[in-house]
Amino acid sequence: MTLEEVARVAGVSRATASRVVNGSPKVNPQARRGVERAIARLGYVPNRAARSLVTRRSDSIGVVIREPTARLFGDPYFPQLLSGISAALSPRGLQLILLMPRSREEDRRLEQYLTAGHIDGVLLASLHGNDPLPGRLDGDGIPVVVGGRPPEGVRVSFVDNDNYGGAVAAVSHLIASGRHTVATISGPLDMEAGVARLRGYREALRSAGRSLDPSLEAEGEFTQESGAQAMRALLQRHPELDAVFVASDLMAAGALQVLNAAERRVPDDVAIVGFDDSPIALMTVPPLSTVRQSIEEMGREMVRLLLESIDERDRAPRQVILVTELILRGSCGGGPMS
Amino acid sequence: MTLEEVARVAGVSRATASRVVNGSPKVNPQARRGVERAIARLGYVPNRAARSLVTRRSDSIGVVIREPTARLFGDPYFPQLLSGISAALSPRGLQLILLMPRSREEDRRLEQYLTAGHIDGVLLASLHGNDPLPGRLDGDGIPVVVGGRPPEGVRVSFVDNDNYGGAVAAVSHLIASGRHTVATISGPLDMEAGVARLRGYREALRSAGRSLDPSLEAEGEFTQESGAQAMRALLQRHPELDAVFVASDLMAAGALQVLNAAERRVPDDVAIVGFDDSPIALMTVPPLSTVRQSIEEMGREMVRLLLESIDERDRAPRQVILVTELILRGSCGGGPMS
DNA sequence: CAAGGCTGTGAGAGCGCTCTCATGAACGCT
DNA sequence: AGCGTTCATGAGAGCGCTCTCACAGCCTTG
Repeated sequence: MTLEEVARVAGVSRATASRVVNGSPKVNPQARRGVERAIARLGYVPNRAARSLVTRRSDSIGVVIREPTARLFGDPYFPQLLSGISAALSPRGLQLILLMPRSREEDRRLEQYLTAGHIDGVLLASLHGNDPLPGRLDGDGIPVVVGGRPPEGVRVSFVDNDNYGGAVAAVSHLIASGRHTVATISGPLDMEAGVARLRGYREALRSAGRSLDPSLEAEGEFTQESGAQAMRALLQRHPELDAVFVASDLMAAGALQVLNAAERRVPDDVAIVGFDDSPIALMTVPPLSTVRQSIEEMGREMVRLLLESIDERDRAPRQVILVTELILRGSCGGGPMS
Repeated sequence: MTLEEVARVAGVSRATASRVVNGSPKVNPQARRGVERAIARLGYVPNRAARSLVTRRSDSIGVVIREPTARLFGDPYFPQLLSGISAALSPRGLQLILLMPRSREEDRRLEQYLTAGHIDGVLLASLHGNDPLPGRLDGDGIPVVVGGRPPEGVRVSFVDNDNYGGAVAAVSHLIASGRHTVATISGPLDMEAGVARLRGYREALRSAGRSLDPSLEAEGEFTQESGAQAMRALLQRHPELDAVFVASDLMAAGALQVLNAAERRVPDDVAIVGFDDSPIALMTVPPLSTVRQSIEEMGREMVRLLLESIDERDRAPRQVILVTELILRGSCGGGPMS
């Protein structure tokens, strides 16, 4: 089934048929109808490869997920993100090419692949530390949007949640509800999300006139096990603590188990607030108070920015910060207990 | 950067350069080296579209995920599956195109897309009921592999876990450890995985000489909330039950909450065994005994079968059944309690 | 030494599409 | 009536690649 045949059936030239397919306005309505009928009758679908070859666009965008497996599996973050991305891509007829490099070697091949022009743009999620990828892609003139924050000094578009604001809200709530010793389990400090939530924690304490105590801060890795470990450390250093702000629900689930094992009642003895509002938050006993962020929304927004920078090549990088919302449940007192 | 330039730099014809790129054996070692050097120097990467146009292969395979969002997010099933698929695809240089249709309309477009030859093969995951898609794709001569089971009567390759065997093992264990009234929360009965696990439950009871009681069976939908609901129903119908086999960990988490709320101690009053060995199983208190299956392995195996049927067009459909393993933890007594 | 067989190579066609450019028809204007 | 202008259309080039085919050079064989 080629355009040629469609054109023949419709009694027009290939060029006119092409114009109809691509929605050019300069086509006689009658000719247009003829071509449309032929397309429908023959079940014609354009050959992407041929089109790509001449337009130099691939109509597909790459989604790169750089994350060790542990987090990838424990947390519904990625399915949600992919779902949002897919939803935004699909009405535009763009393909979602999923890339999950799992070794140095694959990383190398990934970069080569992305810069070879097989792809119109790239979405990057969950960057760590000083990942050189966004900078390099941008340098090669490939449209990039980062979910979360790009490394310092790299000026590319990104979409992020208001991690800082969410953390401030959570910790302020703990303070306002009368807790005296508020600890935190932070995310990995090589990730912007980890750092921002920790900054929010500190700011909330500071603005409430509390003094900061570094020994009340423990770093986790966004995994359940690391949350449990951090909780054990905090409990040992500060047996008197009566509240913890945990930078992810998954880590909070780990912390909750440790508190349970240590026979601290939640929320009576220790209040706990997580972050993400992932389904996990409803799975714990008691259910977790948490900071809600919409990861699907983030995915959609990333696509929007990417399409903009594909269409308008040298526009300045943009950034979108999505609001977060404190959700109160049983784990910090006051909310429903199941 | 085109093959033409590479050829010129290496002092050979485009044809020879192409032979080197594609690993044809009939090339003089010296010419080969020259071309390879030129490729390295120029950073040449073949243009996929041009290649596709002539070979009539796209070197990409579609992964279709047909699942309502609830399950998609609660459960690490899909990230694991994608990870396995991606791992198996990447050394072959094949693209993973992710497709998540979310409406009738998108479903229609999906089918058109898949049959238009944009894709060398299709992987289908998580089919429900009598999904016509696998049969139709197969009818159109498109290589297909299903994760789980294809609908009855559709003869396509598939990879499945030994759902039946796993269920038998789990329930047999509950019986052997002295439980008297063993109930089950099954998966949705429009999915083969749901049905097979229920059959396993029944078979284990039967072969232990127990009688079957339909009121000990409640159907869930593989979501946490449906598990909780089913547990409530079971508890009402059979307050005396002392064991439950739940067809997924996520549902088991829901059931556990209900047991908790009903003040039944687990495992003392009620033993519970889940299915999947998802990270959720370690998140509950006590941790869940469960039936382990390797979803990543399933993904890899699906790719293997798909590549086989792409390479050898009219081979008979194949099936692979992956073994499952009973993992004992705190929730059914005997295992570790945390 | 001729005949035949390999082997490595290059010329060239052609995959299905888009897009530029030329053309001719229809129109409004002086 | 003659002119420029607009508009719809078709011819044809060319995107970068693979693959068939022909052929030159060499080796084997009787």
